[in-house]
Amino acid sequence: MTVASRKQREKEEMRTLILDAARKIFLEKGYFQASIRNIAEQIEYSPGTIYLYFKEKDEIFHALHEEGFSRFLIQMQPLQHVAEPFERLKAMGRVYMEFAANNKDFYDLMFIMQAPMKHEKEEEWEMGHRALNYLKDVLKDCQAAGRFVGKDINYLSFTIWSAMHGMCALYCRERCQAYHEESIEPMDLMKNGYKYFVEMLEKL
Amino acid sequence: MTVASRKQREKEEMRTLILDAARKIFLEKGYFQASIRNIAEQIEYSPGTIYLYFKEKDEIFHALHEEGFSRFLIQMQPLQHVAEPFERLKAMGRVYMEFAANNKDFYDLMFIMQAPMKHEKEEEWEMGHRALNYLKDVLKDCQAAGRFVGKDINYLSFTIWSAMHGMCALYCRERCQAYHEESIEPMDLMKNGYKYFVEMLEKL
DNA sequence: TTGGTTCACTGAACACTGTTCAGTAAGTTT
DNA sequence: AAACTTACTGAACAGTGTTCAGTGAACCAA
Repeated sequence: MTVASRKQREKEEMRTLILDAARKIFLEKGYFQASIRNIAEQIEYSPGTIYLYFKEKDEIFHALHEEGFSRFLIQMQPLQHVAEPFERLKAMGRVYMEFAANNKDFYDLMFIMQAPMKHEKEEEWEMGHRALNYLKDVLKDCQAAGRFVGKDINYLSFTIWSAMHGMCALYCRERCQAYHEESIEPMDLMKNGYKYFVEMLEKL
Repeated sequence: MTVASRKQREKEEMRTLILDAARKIFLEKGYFQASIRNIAEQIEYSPGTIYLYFKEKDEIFHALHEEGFSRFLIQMQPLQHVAEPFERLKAMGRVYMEFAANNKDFYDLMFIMQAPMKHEKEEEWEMGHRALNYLKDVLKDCQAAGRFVGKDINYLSFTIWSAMHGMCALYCRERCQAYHEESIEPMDLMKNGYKYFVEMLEKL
């Protein structure tokens, strides 16, 4: 147990301490309302300290971005055991929407907010790519089973992702209010919107 | 030409002067990067002056929000002359996506950004409702022509709006980059994503 | 044990933000 | 000419992200 290794461990502990606080504050107030000073106060350190562990606010954002995708992929994992490809695709859609509904702020962070894109570093998209490939693979399996024949996987995956994202984004950013006059609950919109989309997919 | 009426006119001129500057700065830098001081500087007035015409930054945002919807509806207007309802629906989809592609920042303002929702005043949603009703009406016409029979207009409109919004939102917030590795251009994704969606609609 | 070095941390400072408000100066009315 | 009204200013307040000289404790070699 060298000193160096302890230092290393302490450094990592501090990083996660900051990240835990940041997650709390970010998901409580949203990216722009949350301040470095809020996070520092939460862990009872000075604002400057945070900059010893993260280059800038964006980098904290990015770490949470990654965490979101990791959580997302974990929820998708069990679906690999659904044998029938189209059933798997439908299950993925359900899980996608449930993830957005239950982790509104993570979803926002991952798929809507602009902040993390500034980096424009390809490596940081790894998790996102993995998620997208997950979808493409299922679509390929569907094609192997005789569905979506002759369709381009890239374009088809975009169509499907978009349909899912559209519902989740309207939900997360409160645009479901547009149906408030008809007293339709956002969750009803999501459920039935998805139902109709699946019907469409079935017929494609 | 009373003094009062001139004053009134000057007041309105000043409001539009501010709005013109605000539109420029907002669409250049985005809502959060744009500052009142930027806008004030642009029109060569002091920051305080802006608060004589708008209660807060959000109110300026809201005015632009309205303008966006007004532009949007103007582009939709000519489509009322497309006789066949389903053709009209398809044309609307095209115009919707073109609007998003050509007015990225207005689209962002109208359908993605969170800021304006804080108001939560129903009246301010009027334009949005009008746009949504426009869609619902076309869907009703489609039903009258034998399409989408037995489908709930509210849910169906949500499914369709979501699919359109999904593509536009992913486009506006640079998530089309996810297809960068396959060197697929965002606009190709939009075009072909829409094509597939229309195919699905045709079969529903 | 002493002295020197490294290291985590602090908090004041900088340049920015939205918003307010006492003060000014010009325009209008009496 | 005096009084009133109005539009505008810009300093001030409390907040923001970020930097950096300075502090003090932990470490390590002599």
